[in-house]
Amino acid sequence: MDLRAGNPAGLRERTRRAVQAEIVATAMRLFLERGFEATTMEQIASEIGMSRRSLFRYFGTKEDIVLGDHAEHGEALRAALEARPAGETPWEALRAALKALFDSLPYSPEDFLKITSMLHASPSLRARQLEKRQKWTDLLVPDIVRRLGATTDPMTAVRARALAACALACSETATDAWVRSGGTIDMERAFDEAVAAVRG
Amino acid sequence: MDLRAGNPAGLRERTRRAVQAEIVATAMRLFLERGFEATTMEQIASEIGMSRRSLFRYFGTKEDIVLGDHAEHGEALRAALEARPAGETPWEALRAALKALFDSLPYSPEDFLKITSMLHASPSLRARQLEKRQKWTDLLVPDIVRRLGATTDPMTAVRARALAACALACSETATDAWVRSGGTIDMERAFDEAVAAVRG
DNA sequence: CTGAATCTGTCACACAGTGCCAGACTGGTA
DNA sequence: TACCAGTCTGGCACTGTGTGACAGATTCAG
Repeated sequence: MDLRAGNPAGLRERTRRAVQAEIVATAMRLFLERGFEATTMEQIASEIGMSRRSLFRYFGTKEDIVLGDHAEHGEALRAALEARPAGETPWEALRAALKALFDSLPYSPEDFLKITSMLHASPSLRARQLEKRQKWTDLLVPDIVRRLGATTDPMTAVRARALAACALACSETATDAWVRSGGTIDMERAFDEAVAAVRG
Repeated sequence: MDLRAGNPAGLRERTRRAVQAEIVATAMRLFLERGFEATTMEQIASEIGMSRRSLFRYFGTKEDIVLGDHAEHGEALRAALEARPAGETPWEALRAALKALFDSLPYSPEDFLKITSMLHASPSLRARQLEKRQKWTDLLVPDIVRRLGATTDPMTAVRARALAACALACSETATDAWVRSGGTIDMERAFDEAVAAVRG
């Protein structure tokens, strides 16, 4: 039943990952060349040498080719937050978790700048990204509730959710400023400025 | 050139508004009956007695039928913020502006609950809403910059943007909690709890 | 009445996304 | 080796959103 039995790390899974990686590489190249909207799934498929139908079996939507990692990043952020010592305040822990996430990203600053700019240029892409980021909030809430002390106060969930949402909003603001500046400003300092303004 | 000349308030414009209102009324009824995704533009058009093509001339996208007012609400929020006395802190002014916006909404609590629930149920609708709300942030930034004191510090824009984004995030959190509770909790108190948690 | 601008429906089209089906490939088993 | 079951793949047909082009009807100004 389990096809991975006897296979080193699962052959099927590995080939699937390889194909996925090739799709992302090819699609990203086309997106950056012609723009996200102007590139069709048909073009991506034929460029790789596979059918449109099979392409949709690897990525359910066109946006997922760009944002596919996003769900995993959310999980990584949650794990990073959970790994922070219990003594830290929510803001301290969230800051450290966000920093850990950014440091773990495999993109070079140039690529990150290009991708983020593309995200700003395409409305549908931006919309999907915001939607996925919304889900990050849900992932972070349980740990923040724990840090706030699990009281019976029904407002604890509201407080935790607000903290998660605002931390992500500050992160987004800092990233945004970084992109607008062409990658020249210090993103970490921008984040601290954002938090200071909100708490001020 | 100006067709409104000699016309009481512009006839063309008035009939257009009337048709728009009928479209919204009919579409909303169908959306609430069958769900947003399950209702097609074709069905809405034939229900009203117009062609699908003309329907698209009134609303560029299906989402706009639900979220069309959203852009106007953003402008109303900006105006409300600008109308607040200069002595108020950004948080005070933002809170008052948001309250003014909510009080001005024409929906009954029941309708508001239904619409908001629909927004939560449909991913594409939610994505578009988040995108439009993002634009609200841009509208609010100039006034907040003014309140922070227009220094030459380039980080002022970051601080202002963070404040706007977090205020909207707290509003969203409060609304969300209100919807989850089925409209029983006090939204205003939830907002204050959210802000208190963030400013910690 | 006449001309110009606007509104309307119809047709055609591009593209995302999905269900179905038949053939090819893969790995394990008799 | 031959067989069998699970999976992958491409092709086809279809739905639904959104857009461009065109022709006829309506409306308003002179």
